[in-house]
Amino acid sequence: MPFTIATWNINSVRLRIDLVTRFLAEHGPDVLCLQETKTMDDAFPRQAFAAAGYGHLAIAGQKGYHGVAIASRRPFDILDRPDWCAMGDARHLAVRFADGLLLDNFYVPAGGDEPDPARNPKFDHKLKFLGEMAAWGAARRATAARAILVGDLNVAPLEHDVWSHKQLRDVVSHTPVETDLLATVQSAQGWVDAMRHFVPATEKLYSWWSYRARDWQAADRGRRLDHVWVTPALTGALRRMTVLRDARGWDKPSDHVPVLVTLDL
DNA sequence: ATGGTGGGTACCCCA
Repeated sequence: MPFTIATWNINSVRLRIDLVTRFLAEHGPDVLCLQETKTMDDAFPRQAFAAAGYGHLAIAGQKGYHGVAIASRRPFDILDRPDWCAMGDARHLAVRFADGLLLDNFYVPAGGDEPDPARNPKFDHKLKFLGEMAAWGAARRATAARAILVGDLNVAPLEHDVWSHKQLRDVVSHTPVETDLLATVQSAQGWVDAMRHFVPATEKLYSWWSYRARDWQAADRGRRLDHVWVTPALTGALRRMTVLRDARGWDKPSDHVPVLVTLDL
């Protein structure tokens, strides 16, 4: 049975609820994982999701910043909403579907501008967060043969996950310390990069384009900050992957676009 | 080399 999962950093779910419902109507994923909802739980637009057929919701919001949510056509149990780095941030939800499939939705700290943990506390936080993820991954491995991890991981790990490997080597999101750490997180639990399963590492692949470009499309200076990982037991079930680049050109867009992966489960 | 554009919130944080 086909199962489509989507991940999207929405940059305010309230402001862009019409883009969300358009996306759900046009692409109809089974599950949509959102990051940067920027909305308290009591102000989350539940009704719009229910009306679109997504009556099962997991919400972890906070005032003004961060926030993740999972909207699903299928029921699930909420497993966990961890407090990473003891910051009190809403950055992760873990759920389990009836067939035992685990799903993690992450929003990793962006890390500020300066890639020096001694001078920039936000970068220090990002490195500590990724370090905790690696330790968590190792512990998780034994319990979850079938699992999917998605989210805005705020790291573009491969050379062709950025428009210029050379020019972004010292730019937060693509520094060696971050890409090495993300590789450690990935290998700690044996995650498979589902996007790169479909697109060779030699081809450019982005999911984010800055708001600050004069013409994002012409410049095409993107980065792949959003990810879909699956456990090895699921690699044989991978069928399709779409980066919905068109969504960057919608009216009042997020700077991230949805990434969809379809598996035959 | 710099500053560019967007969020939320409350006069400044963050991406």
